[in-house]
Amino acid sequence: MGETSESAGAARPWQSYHTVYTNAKAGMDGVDKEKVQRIVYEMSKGSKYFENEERKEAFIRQKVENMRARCAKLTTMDMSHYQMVADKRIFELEAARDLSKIWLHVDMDAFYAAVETLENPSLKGKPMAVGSMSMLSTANYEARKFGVRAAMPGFIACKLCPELIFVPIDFEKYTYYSDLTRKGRYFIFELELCPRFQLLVDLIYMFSFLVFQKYDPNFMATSLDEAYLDITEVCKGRGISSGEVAEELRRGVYEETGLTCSAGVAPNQLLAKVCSDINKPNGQFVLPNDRMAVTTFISSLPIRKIGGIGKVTEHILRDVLEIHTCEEMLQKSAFLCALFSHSSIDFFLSVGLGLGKTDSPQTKLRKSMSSERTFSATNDEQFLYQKLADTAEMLANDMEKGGLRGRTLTLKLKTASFEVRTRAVSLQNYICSSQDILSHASKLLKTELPLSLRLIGLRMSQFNDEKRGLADRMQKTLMNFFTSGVSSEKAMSNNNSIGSGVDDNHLMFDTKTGLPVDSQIHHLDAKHSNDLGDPSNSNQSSDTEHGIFSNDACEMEKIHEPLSNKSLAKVVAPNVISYVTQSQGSEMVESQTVSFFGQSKGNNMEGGKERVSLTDKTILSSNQQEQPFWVDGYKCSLCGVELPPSFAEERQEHFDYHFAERLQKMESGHNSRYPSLKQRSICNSQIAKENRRKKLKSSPKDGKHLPIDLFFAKSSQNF
DNA sequence: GAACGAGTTTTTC
DNA sequence: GCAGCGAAAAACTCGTTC
Repeated sequence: MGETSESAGAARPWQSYHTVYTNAKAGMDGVDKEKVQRIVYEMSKGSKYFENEERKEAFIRQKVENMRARCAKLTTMDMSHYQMVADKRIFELEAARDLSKIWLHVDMDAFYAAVETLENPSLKGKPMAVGSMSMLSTANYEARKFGVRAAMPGFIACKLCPELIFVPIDFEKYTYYSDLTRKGRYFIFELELCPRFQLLVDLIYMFSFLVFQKYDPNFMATSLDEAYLDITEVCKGRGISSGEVAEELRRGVYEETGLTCSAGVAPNQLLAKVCSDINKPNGQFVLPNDRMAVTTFISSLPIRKIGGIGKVTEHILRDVLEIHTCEEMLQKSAFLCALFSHSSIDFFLSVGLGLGKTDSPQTKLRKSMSSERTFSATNDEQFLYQKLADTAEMLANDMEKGGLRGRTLTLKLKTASFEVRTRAVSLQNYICSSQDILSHASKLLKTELPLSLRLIGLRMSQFNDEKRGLADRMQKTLMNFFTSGVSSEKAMSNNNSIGSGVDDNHLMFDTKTGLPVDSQIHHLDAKHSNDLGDPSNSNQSSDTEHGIFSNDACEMEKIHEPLSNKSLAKVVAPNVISYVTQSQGSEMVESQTVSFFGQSKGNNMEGGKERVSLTDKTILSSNQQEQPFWVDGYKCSLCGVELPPSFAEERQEHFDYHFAERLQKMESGHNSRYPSLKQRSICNSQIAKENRRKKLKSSPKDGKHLPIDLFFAKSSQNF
């Protein structure tokens, strides 16, 4: 038997050559896997890449051998000990099983390819891939029938499918469509119709239109085309099944974008993701919140289907312990405990039990940020230093956008033979400028040269503020909000919105109000400043003593010049923004409220001005109470954290944190008010809808879309 | 043994 | 006709220091 397979292996060497793209993906069921493997092998063998892959493969084989040897040495006593450890852990994990939540995972179908087809209907029905000759980002389902898939080099894809059409990648376009799925086209049009300085108003307004947010205000977008939603409350509140919610959401996405998506519903995130892949494309799969159903589902599920188990882990588990399905994780639990680390054991046993995250999204802290570029291998040092400088510049730009500063810099190098090296340095100070990054990176590179390289990368980690992550997440959401306005302009360039021509979406937060202050506002201000004050007056003071005015707040001031020098925009209620002026050393404030669902919506910023006391709850809602300020100049009024005025940056970050917290609360609050907000917004969106129809009519995107329900028959067969 | 730093590996899209 | 295989993030491992 072994001899037969060995001789077969010698006759068909490609069978042992595995790459990421020889693994099956959705839409590749009927593919002749052996043919694909053979072509991939034939086109790769002999190359430097291939040799490196073989080295890696040999290393993994060695690892497998070592682990097998360790298993062989385990005594009966060892095994009995590890079985006890495993059983205890399984019991603990089982006890913590939570079947109370209903999670939905949405995954757009061949997202980039679908967007390109929507923009260019002539691609429909033809095999196409997004990417270049060197690498593909994705392929449509027609191309997948030939074995073409994401992460495959274009030249191999060409061989597999000679008629393959290549479309260059366009992230800006995909971001625009991604925003539509999350926010809804209505919102985009509302945004376009609105003058730029009403962005703050729209910030609230948009909440009622978010497609995903309608179902879960705290939904987690894990990439441009994927998101997790906790639909427990929606199901309970509306008395409908999770499957119905999934259908409705998918229909909503389709109506908004013309793109199809697949959904998976399960008691936890891990299983929901697995489920969304089952009836791809354009389908859904519901796994009931029932322990028996979960166990049955898991029993035959291949481990590779689980997110987090890739080529290597699958290889190790299969070849060392003969684990192929999730259920077998439990059967081999003692061996797992003998061979792996605590965190790995927990993960594997959880997989075996069908457990996954069930909690609402926690703050996702970014731990690192990096930039890297591949080029033709060279040992030309001048060229390499130039590449390093370019990479430092790119990373510094990203760091600046994210408001991040780090103190560990890692240089990544890939040699001409594909060997990867990293060299790191931890610094005394936090840095983010391209000069600083380049200065330290150059030292790291210098010690490695001379060397023939094909890739240089830089990574920053050890950020100065862990809390930045929360603000970061919220900032990203807000960034998307503003960016979508701009990208929608680009995508539909026929509009005459005031903000057209704005090319900088830099978004900052007012340290006092915590509200975003968009540089677009500044542009607007400069362009239309006749009645808004002198745009050249940029010499604004910064009141760090009270932790109050950043330059950005000053930009805001300029817009509301008629109010005062220190007016601040503040969300008072879902439909009201209050522009508040605070006199230093006084509790008196001036405020101007603008109702935007009612008669005051629009450009009219000339609303009534009134003087109120900070204690006047009839005008300033409870949100006002949550505005942080520095008690005695150094203590946060909300949490008591003490930060002296000299800690300007930390104060900024602290406000970002509270702002993010507050926004989350607001979002939740708005969701519960959704129906009434929706009703009120209908009037306002009528014009937008009309315009939208007009635009779509002349747009190639207005292709013929089959009703999405036609596709549901497939998923109704599930379970 | 906890914390940290450096380097490597793995996964994902 | 020929050569040609990415980018980003995080987890993991191992060594050192206190």
